[in-house]
Amino acid sequence: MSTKKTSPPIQHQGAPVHEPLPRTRYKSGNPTIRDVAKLAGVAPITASRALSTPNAVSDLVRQRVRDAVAQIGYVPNLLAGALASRKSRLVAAVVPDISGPVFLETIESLTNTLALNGYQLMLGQSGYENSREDALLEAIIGRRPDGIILTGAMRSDQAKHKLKASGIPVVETWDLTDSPIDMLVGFSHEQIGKAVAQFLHAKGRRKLATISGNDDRSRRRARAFIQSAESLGLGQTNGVVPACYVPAPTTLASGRAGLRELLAAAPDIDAIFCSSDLMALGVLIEAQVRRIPIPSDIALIGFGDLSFSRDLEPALTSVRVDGALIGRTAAEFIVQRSERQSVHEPICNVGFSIVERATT
Amino acid sequence: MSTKKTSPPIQHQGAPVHEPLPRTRYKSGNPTIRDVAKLAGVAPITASRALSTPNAVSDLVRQRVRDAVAQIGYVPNLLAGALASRKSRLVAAVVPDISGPVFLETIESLTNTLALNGYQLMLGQSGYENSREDALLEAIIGRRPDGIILTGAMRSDQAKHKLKASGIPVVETWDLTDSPIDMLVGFSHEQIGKAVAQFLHAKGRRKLATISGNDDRSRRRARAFIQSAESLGLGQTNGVVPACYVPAPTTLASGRAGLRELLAAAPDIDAIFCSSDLMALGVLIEAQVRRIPIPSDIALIGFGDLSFSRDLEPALTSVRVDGALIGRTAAEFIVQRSERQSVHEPICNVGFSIVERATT
DNA sequence: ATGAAAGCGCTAACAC
DNA sequence: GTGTTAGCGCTTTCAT
Repeated sequence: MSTKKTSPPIQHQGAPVHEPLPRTRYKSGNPTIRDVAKLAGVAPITASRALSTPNAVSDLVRQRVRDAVAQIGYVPNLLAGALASRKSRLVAAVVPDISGPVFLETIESLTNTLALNGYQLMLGQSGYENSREDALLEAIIGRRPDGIILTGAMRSDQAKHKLKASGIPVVETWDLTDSPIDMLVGFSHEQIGKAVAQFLHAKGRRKLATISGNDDRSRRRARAFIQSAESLGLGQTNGVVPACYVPAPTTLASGRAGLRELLAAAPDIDAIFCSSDLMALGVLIEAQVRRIPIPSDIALIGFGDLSFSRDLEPALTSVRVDGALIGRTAAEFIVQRSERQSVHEPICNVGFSIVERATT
Repeated sequence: MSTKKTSPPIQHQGAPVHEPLPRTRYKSGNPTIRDVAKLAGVAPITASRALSTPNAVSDLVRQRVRDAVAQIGYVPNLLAGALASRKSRLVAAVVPDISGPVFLETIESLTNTLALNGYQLMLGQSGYENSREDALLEAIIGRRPDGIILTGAMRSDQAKHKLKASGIPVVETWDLTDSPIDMLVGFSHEQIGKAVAQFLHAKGRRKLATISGNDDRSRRRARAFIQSAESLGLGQTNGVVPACYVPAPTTLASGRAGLRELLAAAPDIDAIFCSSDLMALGVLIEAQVRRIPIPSDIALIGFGDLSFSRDLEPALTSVRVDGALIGRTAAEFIVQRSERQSVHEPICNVGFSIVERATT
């Protein structure tokens, strides 16, 4: 017969095996690094090292720990690790609204770049109003992310202050501001507006107009566009460049409606700058219905260079911003900062380009 | 004179006030609940209660704690809270690819519904291959989310097993499977394929065809569509329904190419079922270029009912699935489960509808 | 209604 | 290279 019984067998080792007796309190039930260590016959910290810094332990230990992990299906509790090490490997991204397809490319490359470095993305939607900003920020900061990436939200001063006070690295994206909270990856909306006006002028257009979303950044592009155009004398006979503002997020329908509105007010326009490609598609469709030939009667240029724009008929000219580059750069900024390397030049202007196609 | 000096005053209470002397190790610097408690003149646990269960403390204490919080700008460390309470208030969502606009609506309503209940969303991209699934899963489970929401990824058995073993509530979405891991919010892709074939038949179409993404679910819709159509005798003279498979994610360009391919193989088709609205738009454009009138020569029906589809010219008929409802329901399932209420009926078929517009 | 003690599961800081 | 100890900041348990 053996000692195998249901009651605990007498132990030969020096240390008593009983848990400090009446101490079973609250446990989750999942295996912990202690279980792994016990099974591998090492101290918990050694097991920890075998997993996080494999080079710091002997080959033998490393292998035994790995076996133990596999055997009991151990998955490290990163919450506990984060608490102890003050590195959560979590990065938060805040977007006004995910369904505006503009930021998708950025979020996608952000997620991927972060994943490559062992970080995870937390997503927050701020909406286009400021109301939820504060609660959202609290929820984010409370999770002690290693970085926060903003895409044009967070306009309130209180929010800015909270962010600064938190000490968490912040990257503002899709814009260049004069007083960044911390780091910056973006481009100038003003320069885009100006460049588009000049581009259309160079193409021989003389009666410009614009349809723009009413969010802050679209408006700034529109304003710069209008100013440049007016100073080049590309407005109506009264000097004014007609503009139609529609609610953000912009849609195909707002593009169609925008064209109707512009034509009603100024039938002789010969070029339109849309603040999104989706709206430009709307203009294209409305023009086709009204048998207004594009680009011969009206030239058209969008913003965002969505993936489908090149395949429209006629193919759409658009302002291209490299959203994936923005995401990648922002992620790299955070990763660098969080590995305690200071970021060399934490301001990055990714610029933009005008992709000329058939609509101009 | 008072006892106020820089050296610690002699205390009248029984307990010694000195920290167990030489014990300053590693701290984060952020204010903690201890700081709040000290300032409010209560024990840490009381401060904690004042914030998490305000009704459990007196009005006076509640107010003093709130003042203290505001004064020092305290933001609770949710990581620590999660570790202690085993509730992270974090929910993970896994999508194959965020830029496929189909899931956007779901993610958006997911994020919002979760936020309303004090939860935060973690996003993971699995890609359309299985390679990253495992690492992603480990990163997710390690954070001990209160729930995991899957949108059609996680096909490997190992992944399924890991999920089950973790004990974390799981909601699979955008599909109905026979052997769900846990909870389910979706609809039948097979029924859609069948319904579309019958719909086109009822519209008098007799030569059906399809352009489909090559991902699992699009293929299942296509297969059911083809089977139904063939059994209704709606194929070519040899009985076969022509099908063109393109790589996921589908694009406008693949729609254009798909139409060309179909016409080359079977010039007499009179209806096409596209596995995405974006592809259907591509077909629309290609048809327009080739002066094939839609719907008179070819009827067209898409899938997803994207927001722009109703505003196309002609307006696109599409299979509508309520993505927002899926997101909301999934979020509610998780929230209910995590508040220890068991979910009444953890399988939800949200169904679908065919939104008939001008292209049919 | 409030508090003291004891962890949640992990890793940083020191030994040896 | 490995182990010991003491927390990270919070909440649970139990007592008053």
